[in-house]
Formats: sequence, C-alpha cells, structure tokens
Amino acid sequence: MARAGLTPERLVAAAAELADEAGLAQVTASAVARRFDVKAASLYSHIGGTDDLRTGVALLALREMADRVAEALAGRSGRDALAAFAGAYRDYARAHPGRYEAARLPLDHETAMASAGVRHSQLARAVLRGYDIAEPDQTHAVRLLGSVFHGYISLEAATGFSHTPVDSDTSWQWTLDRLDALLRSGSAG
Amino acid sequence: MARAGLTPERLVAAAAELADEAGLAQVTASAVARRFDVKAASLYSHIGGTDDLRTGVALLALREMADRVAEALAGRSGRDALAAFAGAYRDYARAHPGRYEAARLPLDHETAMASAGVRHSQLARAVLRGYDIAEPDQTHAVRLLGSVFHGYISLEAATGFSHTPVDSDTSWQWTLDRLDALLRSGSAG
DNA sequence: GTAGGTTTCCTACAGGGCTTAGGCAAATGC
DNA sequence: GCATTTGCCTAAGCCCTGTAGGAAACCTAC
Repeated sequence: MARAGLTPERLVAAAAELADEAGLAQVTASAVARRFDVKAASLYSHIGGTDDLRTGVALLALREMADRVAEALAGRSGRDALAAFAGAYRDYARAHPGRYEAARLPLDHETAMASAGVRHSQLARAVLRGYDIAEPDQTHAVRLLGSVFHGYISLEAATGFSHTPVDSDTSWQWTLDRLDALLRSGSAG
Repeated sequence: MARAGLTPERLVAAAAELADEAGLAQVTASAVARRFDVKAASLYSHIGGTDDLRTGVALLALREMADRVAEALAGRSGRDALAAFAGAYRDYARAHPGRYEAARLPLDHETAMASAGVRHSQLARAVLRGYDIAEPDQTHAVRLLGSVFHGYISLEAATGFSHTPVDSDTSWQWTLDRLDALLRSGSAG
C-alpha cells in the first residue's frame, strides 16, 4: 500500500485546519488520522499524542501571528502602529479561530521561552517606542495592551457583542482612540 | 442499596469543585460519578450529559461572580468602585479557576439571556455611573472594562506574567489608575 | 537489480469515557 | 400494606487513546 507521507509538520498543519474548522476540542489523533486516510495508531511514530498535536498548533499560531504583526507594524508608529498591531491580532483570530484558541494554551516554561511568544512582547514594545514610556511603566503597558486586545478578541469571539445595537467595529475604534490617548499621557507615570 | 441522593444541583456543585481542582477539561460524567461513588450511567436521569455539567458550572460561576461583584460595589463609586469591580473578578478567578474558565464557555443565546451574564453588564454600567459617560460611549466603555479585566485575568492565569521582574499586582494597580483616568476624560469623546 | 536494513503504516488489543436501554430495589403516597 | 414512582444498577455499543509487534514499502549499496 502507498505511504501517506506523514510528517510532524503535515500533521500539525492538518490539526490547525481542523482547529479552525471545528474548534480546538475536535483536534484529536483520530480526527487528524482520518484526514490522511490513515489509522490513528500510525500517528504515534511521528508525534507524541493528542497533546503534542495541540501544542504544535499553538506554536504554529504564535509564529504566524508574530509574522503578521511584524509585517503590519513595518514602517508605522504612534496610533498607526497601535491600530496595525491590534488589527493584526484581531484579523488573525477571525481568520483562524482554532489556531488563536490554541495560542492561549498553557506551555511549559521551556517551550514558552523557545516559542515565538517571546517575539510578541518585543513587538508590543516596538509599538510603545512611539509613546515614550520608560520602565517599569513600559512593562505595565505591554501587559495592558495584551490584556485589552486578547480580552476584546476573545469576548468578541464568544458573544459577538451581539446583545446591543452598538456595532463592534465602532467599539474597537473607540478603544484604540482611548488607548492611544492613555499611552500618550503615559510619560506622566 | 442506599441511594446517593443525586440532584442536578449537587452534581453541578461537585463538577464545580472538580473544575477548580483539576481544570474544566477534567469535568466529565465519569469523574463526577466517582465523587458520589456511583456509576456514570446513574447521572443521566439528573443531567443531560457532560456538556450539561459544564454549562451548569458556567451558570453557577456567572451567578456567584455577579453576587460578589454586586457586594463589592455596594456603597462605592468612582475609582473605588472600579477597583472593587475589577478586584472581585480577579479574586474570584484566583479562588475558583475552573469555575472562571467555565464562565467563558459559549452559551446559546437563550441560555445566555436567562443567565446571570445580564447582571454583569448592568454592574459594569453601575461602575460607569461614577464617570458621566453617555451612550454610545457607555457601551464602548462596558466592552473595554470587560476586555481589560478578562484579558488581564486570563493572561495572568496562563503565564503569571512571570517572565519579567515586574510584579503583577503593581501592573494591576497601574492599569486601574490609567483606566480611571481614561474614563474620567471620557465625556470628551 | 537485488539483498539488507530501516522506516512507515498496519492490525490487535487494553483501557476509558459517553450514553442508551432495560431491570430491580428503595422511597413515596394512598 | 401495596402500588407507583424514582433512583441507581448492569449491560452493551461506540469512539478515542496509546502500546506492541508485524508486514510491506522504501533506500542503500553492492
């Protein structure tokens, strides 16, 4: 019988597609095996198991997001950079909800340190260079940016902010304006 | 043989404890049944299944959080109210991580509308009464509060913001200060 | 080109979890 | 005290995980 050509990379890529289509919970060894017309047991020479698959999706998502954010940020500063930064995350989450979900999985310290997660905080600091904020406020501000955007994106994904007549895009712009103002007054401490 | 005295409420309560101790993923019909020294099949006359159990935990968590937030808010306004509001959520999430996790489960529209989730936005609006913000900005501000606090709490839970020497409590206070200032200047925009 | 070794995928199996169906025993109500 | 209702049981089917060991495809080197 012809071989399916399984590799860790292809398995993780399939897992990522599955996550986006059906949710991270549907990413299982069985489901991924089905995508390759292969028995579930065949995956175990390539990956450790279901957890490995999900962690793989998380690492992939962190890399892809960092790439997109970096590209969005190129040549921008100030409010422009802030909007590009936030927009890149939001767009990614909407295009790849399962991957985004995976990116929030807890990673052990070692894996986290070797992941693209590190680039994310560097990118946030790049945005803040447009705002003249010194340490330790800069660290506070990095956390604030992460919190606001991750929070907004995940609440938007869960509820769609659909219970009121106010448009979510309008709230998003409003939030960016206010955050920009907040950071601009940031050097005051 | 003696009966175990199962009820939907007791099952959900046990599921909530389990969630806090071991994570929401460990909340299964089997695991809850073990807590009552009962076979898993016995649960099915009381609850619909595993999903029901988790949804039950979500609804419980929403109720408990709304109660605590309401209590924390009593008699406070302005920055005091803001800090009490945010602190109540953060404390709850730390005391009951599994319940907090469950509270973010997507609920169908009908269930969401009948849940205590509705009270949460009312409580956020109560905080904003101290800041003189009219619609539609008030809705934007409600979303901002939800985003910042939920985002902060979930990032804190996942990473502990432990990769840098800057204390998380300090960032939290800084965030509250800045948010207070932002809302105070809010009537302008 | 073909023999050996390696890799890839297979079948088989053990272990759990979910959930339904149907039965017996305990509680309840009359 | 007896009938009914309720609560928990066993049994069984299905799906997922992960391990072990086998067979076939691929590679290498003569």
